[in-house]
Amino acid sequence: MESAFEIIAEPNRRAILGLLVLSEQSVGEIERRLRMSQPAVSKHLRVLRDAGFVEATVDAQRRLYRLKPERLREVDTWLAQFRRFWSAHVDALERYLDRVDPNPAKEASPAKKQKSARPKRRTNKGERK
Amino acid sequence: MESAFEIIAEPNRRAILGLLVLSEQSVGEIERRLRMSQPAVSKHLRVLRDAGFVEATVDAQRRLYRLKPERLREVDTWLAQFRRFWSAHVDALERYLDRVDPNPAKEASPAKKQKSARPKRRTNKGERK
DNA sequence: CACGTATATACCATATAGAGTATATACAAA
DNA sequence: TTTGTATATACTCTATATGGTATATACGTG
Repeated sequence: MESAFEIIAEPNRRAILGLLVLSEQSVGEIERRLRMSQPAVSKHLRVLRDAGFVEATVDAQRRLYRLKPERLREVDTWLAQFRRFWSAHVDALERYLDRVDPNPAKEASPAKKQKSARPKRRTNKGERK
Repeated sequence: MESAFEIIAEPNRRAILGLLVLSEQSVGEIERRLRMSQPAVSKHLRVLRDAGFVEATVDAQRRLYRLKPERLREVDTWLAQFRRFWSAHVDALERYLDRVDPNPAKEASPAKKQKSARPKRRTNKGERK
């Protein structure tokens, strides 16, 4: 309930977020498009709202829900530490990683704002304890 | 149990993955570093292994677990559709997004020197709400 | 062989999430 | 006001995940 990860663990909630990425939606629209019961939609939206993934505005009897990306960024941030594992090819993605995990012993890049220092990137081969 | 999202919803499992990102670890090492009971570690590793997040090799009585990144990429892929929401700053990240989800929404950036021949995307078509 | 270490697993108890059904609340239209 | 629409919530039931304890299995060492 707390962590962003638990929130998005539920498939219906991911589906709702996937809908809201397109545009804001009313409860009824979500209900129809995802073929879920109305209470189910409301309950998931409640969870998402409490967790800060979405926000709602009132339009007569409707509530229009829209995305709030902050919590999803948390997931993205956690994921960053693993990206090195699939970024063998050097390109824009790698430079993105450099922002999160700085070790630019590279050549010319305009030297963006660096933050904390983390261990050098490396490939872990066999090492004995 | 199935989806990558449910697997990483568990905090201890995320901690284990966070350990394994550094280097491979034995069960005992994980147990000590994360201060978890041995059965708990074994059970989480079982889940992670069945789900394809880790793999193990045998070293006498030890089992050395190491990361397998594929399933985490799934999460990363799902997340891609939301990145536009927090990629207000235009840089390498944006170009990464262009590859995954082509419809950037911001205006000009100094257009750093391009490297590999990539199906260059126009980044000048603001249509996001 | 007996013993200690390393890991896996079976069993049990508990907590909690999600679905369904029914109902409450709010607004609009007639 | 009555009626219909849109959404939220209370209540109940059920399934499942997780942790603990105890034990099984496998290997190495003396």
